[in-house]
Amino acid sequence: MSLETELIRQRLEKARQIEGLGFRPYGQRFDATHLIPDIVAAYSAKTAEELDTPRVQVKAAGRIMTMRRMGKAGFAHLQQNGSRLQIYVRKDSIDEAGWKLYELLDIGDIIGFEGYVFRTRAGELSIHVERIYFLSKILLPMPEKFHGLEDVETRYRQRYLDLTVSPQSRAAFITRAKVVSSFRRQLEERGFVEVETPMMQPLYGGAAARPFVTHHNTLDIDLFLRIAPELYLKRLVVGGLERVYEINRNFRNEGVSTRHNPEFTMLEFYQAYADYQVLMDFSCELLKQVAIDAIGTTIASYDGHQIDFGHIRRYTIREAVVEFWDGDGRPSMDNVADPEWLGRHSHKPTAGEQLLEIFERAAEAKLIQPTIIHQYPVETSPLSKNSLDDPAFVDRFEIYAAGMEIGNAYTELNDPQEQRRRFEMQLAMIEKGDDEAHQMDEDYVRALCYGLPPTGGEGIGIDRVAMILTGCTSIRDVILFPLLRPEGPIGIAEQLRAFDA
RNA sequence: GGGCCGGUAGCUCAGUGGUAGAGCAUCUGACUUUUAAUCAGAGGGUCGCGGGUUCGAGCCCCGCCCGGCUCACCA
Repeated sequence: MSLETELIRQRLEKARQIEGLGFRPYGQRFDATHLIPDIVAAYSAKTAEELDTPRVQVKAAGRIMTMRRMGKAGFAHLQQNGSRLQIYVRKDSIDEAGWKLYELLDIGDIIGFEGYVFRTRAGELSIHVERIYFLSKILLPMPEKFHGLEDVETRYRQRYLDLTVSPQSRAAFITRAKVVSSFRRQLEERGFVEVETPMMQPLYGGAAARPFVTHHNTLDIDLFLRIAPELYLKRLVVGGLERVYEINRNFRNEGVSTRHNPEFTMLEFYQAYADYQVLMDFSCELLKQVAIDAIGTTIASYDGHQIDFGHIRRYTIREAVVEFWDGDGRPSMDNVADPEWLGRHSHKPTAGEQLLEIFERAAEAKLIQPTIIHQYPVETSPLSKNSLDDPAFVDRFEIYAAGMEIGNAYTELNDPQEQRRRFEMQLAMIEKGDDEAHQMDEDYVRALCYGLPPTGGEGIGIDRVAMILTGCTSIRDVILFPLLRPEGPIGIAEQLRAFDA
């Protein structure tokens, strides 16, 4: 018999014995008077004398993380909501069934307890237990108490274990949740309405990416998982929802890396009567406050850098190429506006695509501190409004931090005739083999024909903001269940079946 | 998809061709303020999978699976 099977056998036997003592191995509702983190917060500063007069009674629950048995007494650390509290159980302080139950406990079991708060000889805040409740039996062994779970693959596949034993992992996901709620609260305060638009779309659009395809059986149609919600959100602005936002998943059928997961979370928001200049200022406020709400400061520690969201610098894309150029041949501002120079430094077909590629190569990785890059070429921005002073460019900006794009915003193109031309320009790119160029979306053009007010729109990559604020250099560390290949047979059902009387 | 690295007990890891190991965890015993508790003993392994070389393979060679990093693509 393998060790794992033997452990399951032992623990099922213990569960049977626990039942024999009058407890349920998978218990019932438990009405606690306290949460462990609240006990720790309330009494950590109290002296032993203060805790004795008068004694404080508590009833709480948690998972057993460590146990030290010493014959007729013992200690254990219980964990709840990421916080640990020691309990002290002695034979002459609880009834006989309770003591026998204590003797049957395993690390990982979930129990409830009642008792009084005290401080041990060594000074640790603890609970002197007077009654134990049994709430849930662990059958498989917990990871090692000291090193925890080091294997990244197991951490991703069995996130429940990672969350149980890795405080830093738990903290990252709590911080991520604060990021989301901060964005949501700030938008709500400014009158934005949260909406949900289709994730299964007959036509995909709003970004340049390859989609996932799925099929609806009874309608017998192929559908695409959305690569962006953009075109639906702007339809809503046409409909008079002047400030809308959506925080939800996008799906892009492309490479997986430390910065890319096939499904990722995007915030998109649209504000009627605004433009990209308004959004630049708004973005700075939003990100600054998100940092404060999530980590209590505007400065995030990331991969050896101190990234400060308190100030976001701004460059045009041409300025950025000049500013961040490394090594010989640094161009002048005239060079980066010169089609001949651009053509010599990139093999993309148009001057605009060349400029963007040169920017990505020369500058993107160097944009560690939060930076707004604005004035994008029209060819690479099929949904953005032309700049008044140069129709080859659009009123668009992207936000970079930690060398990654974290946001993208523009004044929305609201002229249906121009939008039609842009779609046709994209179709021509598809003809030339660009499989990420935009499709024609006639219903969207029709919506514009009813009048989209001048509007500013923006998308912010939630996962990437979460990465920076949590200091995680892999996107998988801020996604609870990142996409992995299936792991193959697990075999737990068969093991359990063997013990099912 | 390319390159590099990894997969040995439930967990964390040693093991450079000659009898598969340690710590934690588990089991038995001792121990009524311990805290990586301590002490004594015990059990636990298709060494990711499949081939090959060899008298002999965890170790060398080939293929495959899974993962990490990185490049490409992308947000």
